[in-house]
Amino acid sequence: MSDKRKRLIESALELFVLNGFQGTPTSQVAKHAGVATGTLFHHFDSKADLIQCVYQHCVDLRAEHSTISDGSLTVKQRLKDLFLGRIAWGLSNSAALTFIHRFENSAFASPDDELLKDPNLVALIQEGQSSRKLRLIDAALLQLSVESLLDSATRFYSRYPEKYQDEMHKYSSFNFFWTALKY
Amino acid sequence: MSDKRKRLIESALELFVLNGFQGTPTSQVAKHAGVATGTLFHHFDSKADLIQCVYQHCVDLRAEHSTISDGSLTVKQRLKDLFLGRIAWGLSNSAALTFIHRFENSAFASPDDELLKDPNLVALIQEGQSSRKLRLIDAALLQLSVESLLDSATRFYSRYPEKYQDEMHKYSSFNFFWTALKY
Amino acid sequence: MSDKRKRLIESALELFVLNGFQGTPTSQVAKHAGVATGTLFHHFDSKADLIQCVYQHCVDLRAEHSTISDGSLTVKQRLKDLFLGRIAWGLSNSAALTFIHRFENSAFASPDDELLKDPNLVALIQEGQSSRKLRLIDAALLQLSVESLLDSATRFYSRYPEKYQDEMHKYSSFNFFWTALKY
Amino acid sequence: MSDKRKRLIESALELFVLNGFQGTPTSQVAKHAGVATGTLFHHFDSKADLIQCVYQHCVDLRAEHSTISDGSLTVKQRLKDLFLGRIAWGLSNSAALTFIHRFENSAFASPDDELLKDPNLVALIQEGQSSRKLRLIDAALLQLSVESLLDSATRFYSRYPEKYQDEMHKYSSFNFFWTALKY
DNA sequence: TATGAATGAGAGTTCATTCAT
DNA sequence: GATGAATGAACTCTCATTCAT
Repeated sequence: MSDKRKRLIESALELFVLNGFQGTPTSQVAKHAGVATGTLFHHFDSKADLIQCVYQHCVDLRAEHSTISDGSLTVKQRLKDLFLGRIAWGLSNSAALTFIHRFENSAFASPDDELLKDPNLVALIQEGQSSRKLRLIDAALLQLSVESLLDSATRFYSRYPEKYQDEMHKYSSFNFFWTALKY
Repeated sequence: MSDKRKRLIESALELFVLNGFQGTPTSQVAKHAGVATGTLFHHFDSKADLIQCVYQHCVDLRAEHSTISDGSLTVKQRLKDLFLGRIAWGLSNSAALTFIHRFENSAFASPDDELLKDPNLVALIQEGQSSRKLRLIDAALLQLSVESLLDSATRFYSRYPEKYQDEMHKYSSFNFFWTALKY
Repeated sequence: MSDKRKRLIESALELFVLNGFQGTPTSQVAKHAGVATGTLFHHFDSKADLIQCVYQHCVDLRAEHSTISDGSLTVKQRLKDLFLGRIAWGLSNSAALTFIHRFENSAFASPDDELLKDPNLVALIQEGQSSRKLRLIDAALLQLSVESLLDSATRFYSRYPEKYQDEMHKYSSFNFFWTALKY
Repeated sequence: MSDKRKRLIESALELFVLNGFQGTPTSQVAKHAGVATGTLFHHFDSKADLIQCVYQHCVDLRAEHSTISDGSLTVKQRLKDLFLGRIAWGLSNSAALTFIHRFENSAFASPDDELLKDPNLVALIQEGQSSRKLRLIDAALLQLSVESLLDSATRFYSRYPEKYQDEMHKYSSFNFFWTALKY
């Protein structure tokens, strides 16, 4: 990926989170990235395309940094790695996380964007249900619930970062998470 | 509240959900409500004010229709009423629900808007924890988690409305919800 | 027709003839007409619509000022009135005439614009052929030819305005025109 | 002439006729010709220069294919060859013909472009008038009229190509043309 | 000669907001 | 209170042209 394209995406992410989609003119994104206005449209079809690409970038980033640990571990251990990984990523990538939420709830998100859900997580849940380690409720509902509980925890620690230092607190949070899901 | 103001809010809700904030000019809202463009600005200071008022309207509506049943019932029963009430309201007010999500994740939402969280729910959780009916994890995390689990269930039944007819399915969903929270 | 709309059309006509369609920004038209840029788009959907309306305006103007004299005159006399009327109008409305030519040969002209041909002239030719005063060649070809001969004469006198003073010259020109058409 | 230059001119002709001057970016011309955007500007100084060159190309083409037959034939016969030749060329080169009209009526045409009128035709008319085969009206007016009648006939047969098959029809059309001009 | 990413001035158009009626 | 024509700053996007390779 060209250097200019990368800088444009990073500038867009920062500014969109700061001022919203409408509050951020493409000219400002270009200037912040140190390129000409025309260059932005050389790399992206439109502002909407830029927004979509920033979203893709954030989702890829998140997936990359919360890869589920190797399959030899127990389901519980893998969920714990995921739980802590997601929170850690959210804390050090709050802009990307905010962007994901903003985009997914905006008019820019099309139904197809469902596809961007983390496939590793989907597989883990399936495995957990098959092996009776996770509750046998409707799989789609379970997936939605897992995602939203991960989100809640991440939001929580984002808002109270001091509690993130407390290992007991995190242990207790994960315990709540696990108890909710386990068979 | 004047009739025109009401129609403006309802038109705004519908159009904002359909086309987003930026995708909906005030002129379109006015036309859809059957009033002149200038009239909108007699009732609202600005477009941002209109958006804020629509949000308030939606939150009020939701609170109104998910009043928690009287305090003599058990915590579990009241949570069940809330769980089913929220889902029912979400299914028949999907526009308002989408608007709430869209607004809360947009750049329009200020931190103060936390206050608009349902106070009845906050009180119920507090009571549940005090009387050891609900898990004793961090109260703020529990609130976030309850809200997000309610959202997950609502989103789920919005997407698969046919399952909403299945009483067993709903029972199982609530059971999952309750098991996650109970002491 | 509103005053601002009229001024916009007149400014557009003048500037489009002077600098062409691409050479004339809508902002310049608005400024020349003494209105805001937005006002132009309040009266016209787009630049293309403005161009179309200017064309309509010019065609109407030409038809208005070359109304064929009353039907009691001979076909020859009516054609003479038309011939001289068209030339006179062309000489004192050269901008409008240039605009008509420019538009009709541009990519803006759609096939439907054929309809804007002068209906009085069409009727006169038909009558002339029916009464065997005009040549009995293919009516469509005759119409095209009459139009183009009128154009030629107008272009000629526009380029050599001094000859327009010479009554003999005009007589001779009409004689050529008539001889070409008569039965 | 280099192969790329030739392809650029042909692409430009096709696209300018289809979408107009403003509707055709140079990048599109380059792509259609299968060359890089920069290459266009090695062969032409500017877009205006390209347009001018396409015009020159079309006028040359037309002159080439409507060479007036050898001087031993009568004026009438030579005019007939010209008349039929022009129509035939126009029918099989409608893009070039449309381009000529479009250019000559556009803001790109400078007065000097008069010079591009067919010199053979000018000479033929002069000879015809000298030898009293053609009407003795103002030579400039006669030239304009001949050109415009040739255009009318060409436009006519372009619009009704089926009539072009009818030899009687063509004979009658030429007869009309000749009667208009003859002494 | 050829390339095509980069440029940036400038275009058409939008739209929140005002205000005379 | 209601109207809707008018405003003009600001926006997204275009495209002729350049230049390092």
